Amino acid sequence: MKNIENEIDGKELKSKTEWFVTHCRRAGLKVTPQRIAVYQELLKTNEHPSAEILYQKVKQIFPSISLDTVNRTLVTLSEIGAAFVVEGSGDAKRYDAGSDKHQHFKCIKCRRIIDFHHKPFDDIKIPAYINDKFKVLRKTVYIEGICDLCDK
Amino acid sequence: MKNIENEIDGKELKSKTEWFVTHCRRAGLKVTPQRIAVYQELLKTNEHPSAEILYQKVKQIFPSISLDTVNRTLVTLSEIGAAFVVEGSGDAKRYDAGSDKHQHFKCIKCRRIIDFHHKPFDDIKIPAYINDKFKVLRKTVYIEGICDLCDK
DNA sequence: TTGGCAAATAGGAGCAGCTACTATATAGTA
DNA sequence: TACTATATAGTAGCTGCTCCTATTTGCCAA
Repeated sequence: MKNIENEIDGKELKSKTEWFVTHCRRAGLKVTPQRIAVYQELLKTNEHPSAEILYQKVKQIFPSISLDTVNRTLVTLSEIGAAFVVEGSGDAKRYDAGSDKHQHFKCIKCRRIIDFHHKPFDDIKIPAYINDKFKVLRKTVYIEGICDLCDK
Repeated sequence: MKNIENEIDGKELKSKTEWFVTHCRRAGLKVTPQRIAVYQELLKTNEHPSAEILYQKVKQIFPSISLDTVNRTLVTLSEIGAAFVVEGSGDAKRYDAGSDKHQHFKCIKCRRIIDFHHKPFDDIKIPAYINDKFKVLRKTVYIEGICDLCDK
């Protein structure tokens, strides 16, 4: 298996940035150069960077930016759906005995995790090249969005 | 949508505990009352508890247990597949612009996140009761297991 | 059953990463 | 251009996990 390609060309970077700017305005957020820089660095990489890594990159453009700003920006971006926290990273670990079949919906605003069970999701077929290379212990469908309580 | 039911009866608790005990022995792990208590508390709940929450519960049985033991136990359980981390990692958050279609495989040992792209996973149908109640922004298939480098 | 030892535990210290706070600066608007 | 609400930089503090050490305990062998 090879890594998927995610190199972004100038044209796509520009169009996504334009989408981002209008999306910010619509959400009542100010469009600051720091926000754009963080967003663009995130677009340019394929490696699920941490706030720290992004901070290092953005710092080359804005030497005075603080790590806190990067963190706050990332939280803001994930609240408007312009960025996502890769599942299973950050915050306190949450455990599960893993016995019962169920899937998770996670609200990106309140971070609530809501269980649901949709039978077809239990029988998802894993591609052979994954099974050949890795020992699969768990597979699940993971849905993110905004829950009923937050969407008002 | 109602929460799925996960209340466990005494008989099931007992049989799962027996499985756990033999599973520990096979893995060369000592069967300590603390381990059993943590595992059973995890079986009894439906709420994806954090280490802290489990610690509070187990403490009612073993007042002298330490949070560190609960944490270590959970790591151990997840290494033998008796528990799973459903959310969070305790490490730094990892971000993704969420634009390109891809799925993640996460190694539970080295925590590496490996991207892959399996076209059928892009077209997963979300059940209507999810779409009706929540605003879905992202859906993905998430696979966990042991990667080629760690499985030696 | 008992003794010995490797493994596990309790408790505390330490560390990483996120979050809250305050003064200053800046984007958006009239 | 001036005003105001929002964002930023810098720092301090908090949370949650991990490391360390001394002590205890499960498990095997005699």
